Amino acid sequence: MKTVTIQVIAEVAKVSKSTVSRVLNGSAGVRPDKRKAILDATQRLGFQPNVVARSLANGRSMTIGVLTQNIGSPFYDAISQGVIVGLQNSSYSPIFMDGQWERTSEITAISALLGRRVDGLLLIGGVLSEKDISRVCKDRPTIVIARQLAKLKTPCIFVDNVDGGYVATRHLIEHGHRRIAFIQGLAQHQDAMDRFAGYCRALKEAGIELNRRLLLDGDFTATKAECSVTRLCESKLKFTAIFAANDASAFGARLALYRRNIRVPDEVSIVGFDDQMESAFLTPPLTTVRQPAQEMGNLASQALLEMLNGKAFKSQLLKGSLQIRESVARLKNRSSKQA
Amino acid sequence: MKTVTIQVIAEVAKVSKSTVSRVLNGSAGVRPDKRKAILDATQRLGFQPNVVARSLANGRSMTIGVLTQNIGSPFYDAISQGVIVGLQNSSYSPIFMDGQWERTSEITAISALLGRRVDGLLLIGGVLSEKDISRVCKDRPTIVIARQLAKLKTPCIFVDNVDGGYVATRHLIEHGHRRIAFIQGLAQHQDAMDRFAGYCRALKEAGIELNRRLLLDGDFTATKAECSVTRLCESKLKFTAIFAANDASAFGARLALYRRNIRVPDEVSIVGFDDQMESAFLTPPLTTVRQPAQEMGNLASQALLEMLNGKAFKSQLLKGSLQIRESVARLKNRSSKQA
DNA sequence: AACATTTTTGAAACCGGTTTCAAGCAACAA
DNA sequence: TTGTTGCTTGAAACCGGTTTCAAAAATGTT
Repeated sequence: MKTVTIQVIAEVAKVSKSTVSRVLNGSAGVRPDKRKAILDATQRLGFQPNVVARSLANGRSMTIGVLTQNIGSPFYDAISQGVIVGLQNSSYSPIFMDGQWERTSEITAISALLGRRVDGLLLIGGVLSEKDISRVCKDRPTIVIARQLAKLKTPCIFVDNVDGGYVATRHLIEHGHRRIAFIQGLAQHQDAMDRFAGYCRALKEAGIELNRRLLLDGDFTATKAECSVTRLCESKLKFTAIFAANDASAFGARLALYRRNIRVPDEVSIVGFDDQMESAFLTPPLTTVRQPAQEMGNLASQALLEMLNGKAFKSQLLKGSLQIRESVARLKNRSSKQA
Repeated sequence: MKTVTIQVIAEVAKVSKSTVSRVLNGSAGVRPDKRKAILDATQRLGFQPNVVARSLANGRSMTIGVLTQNIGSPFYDAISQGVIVGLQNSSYSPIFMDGQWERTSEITAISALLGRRVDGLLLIGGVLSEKDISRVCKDRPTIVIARQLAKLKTPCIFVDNVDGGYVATRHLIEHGHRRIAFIQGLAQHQDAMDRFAGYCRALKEAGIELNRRLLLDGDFTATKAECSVTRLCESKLKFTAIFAANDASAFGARLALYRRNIRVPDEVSIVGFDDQMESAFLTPPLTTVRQPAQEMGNLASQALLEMLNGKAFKSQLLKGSLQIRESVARLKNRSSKQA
């Protein structure tokens, strides 16, 4: 019951293993009768090429290293899913390592991936500097997903968070809102900062002064957002709308308002960011900026495959699209005068 | 700029590559001075062992094959995350392939994994028969997650869906409900059938006759559930509670009720199944049966590692725990009489 | 000092493929 | 018929490690 190698096939088909290799890879012509004998043998013995040996021989492991971030966020999960799907019909398989949003962890993870001789790298989010990335990833084809690198030396696929934040906020402004609270994301997180920048830009454009007291603590979790919005309500500070840095925060906000019997959108409007599955089923369905997460993963993996075929790839900036649902209402004139 | 192999290290340290291998693996004693020279060299040259070569040599690829199901469900995503985390501090890495809930796809995926000589397999969900599994996985250590196999020849980790369905339904009954609609899951899906069985058992135990008209079409999506519940409302059929086969369906149900201005839980109570992150932030927070998804993935990967170390593993049946929140209310006596 | 025992070491085989190289062979043109 | 060309083919080297085996060196014993 020994394992079936090309050597075995060779013996059965009465040829050399070189020839077996050739028909299996179609790398050279082989006389039809021998080819048939070989094919028959592989079929009959259920031969399955050893990818490991093959990798060693030709230097290509046929694996893609994926750096994920264990944050249990639907957004990042969807990206991973997209990567898996995108690689599905290629002969490459993804191998995952967690970076934990932490520099040394990420470097360790990437090194491990490199030790496995992955042919390319997909970095989902993370905190590595551009210098770190180019140093640790060496010359391996790499694409960064859901993150914008300043220099863009390493190709990335990401949505324009500033624009997204701007669009979301402007949507509220267009509905007459001027007292718009912003639930911030994690302080050091670039996405959070960008969305905030978009918020600021929209306010400025509309001539609305930024009110620091309407800037709420947040860390992308619903719990934190709920807490912050509750506090905001207690503060008696007037506000008519909330822009949450992500959908999870919007959920938290919605619950906080529910607890105080504040109606959405009649009394307070909400806009989120991400458009995760559940958002369309919030009550009321959440208006939010859609980030095409799965598509990004898909796109990135496809692009990486092309890079492996020698094609160049340039960074892609995607625009988030506003999904208008029912969590935003036109402001009643009652409070529209008091800017 | 050639790659650093143990051969290079050997030359630099003036020893044979056998010796280098020995200190790197600690597989045999080496004279301290030589050991130091070798260690220095590896350090200085930044040597990183080629996992592929190592795998070929000793027959262990240090990878775990994970069969996932691309259904974009938070539940399955969480399991995958759990697997990644569980393998984090081992020297094994997970390699993912999608099965698409489809027999031939799953078999293809597993074969591909086997071609990569994975040391063990983790099968998340899926539709493969026990015979299929043992045939295709050969003798490789395998654990099935989130699925109960009848014979239990292959070890599995799963929650007791019948019990979960029973607990959920009984909770509603204990609150005085007797007209309890059930949003079914995918027809051919075992989990769905089991939860339904639990529902039936609870009804029977309480002497409530099963009303087929209260069995709603469902496929585990919120959309379908919303549609079914809407239809139920239109049918004028009386019901005071809904047990949804999963949380997504509960979301759909909740939205359908919201649209018709039916208050939850005052007029209709809802219980879900899964306890995904967002459920605690539904308005009102959803009472649901918690499945410890991430823990299951974690547990399974740890268990698989132990199997690889020769320890035996027996299937684990977990109990879902009812998370009591605010979507269930005691039935007002108004309708409690009409059974 | 001589011998037995244990430890350290390098050469070589091996894992299962791919690829180079040159030889073998058939077909073709002169 | 002979020389040239082109296609098939097998032997051998190679990828980068691990492991066996026997020789060499170190250590212990008498």
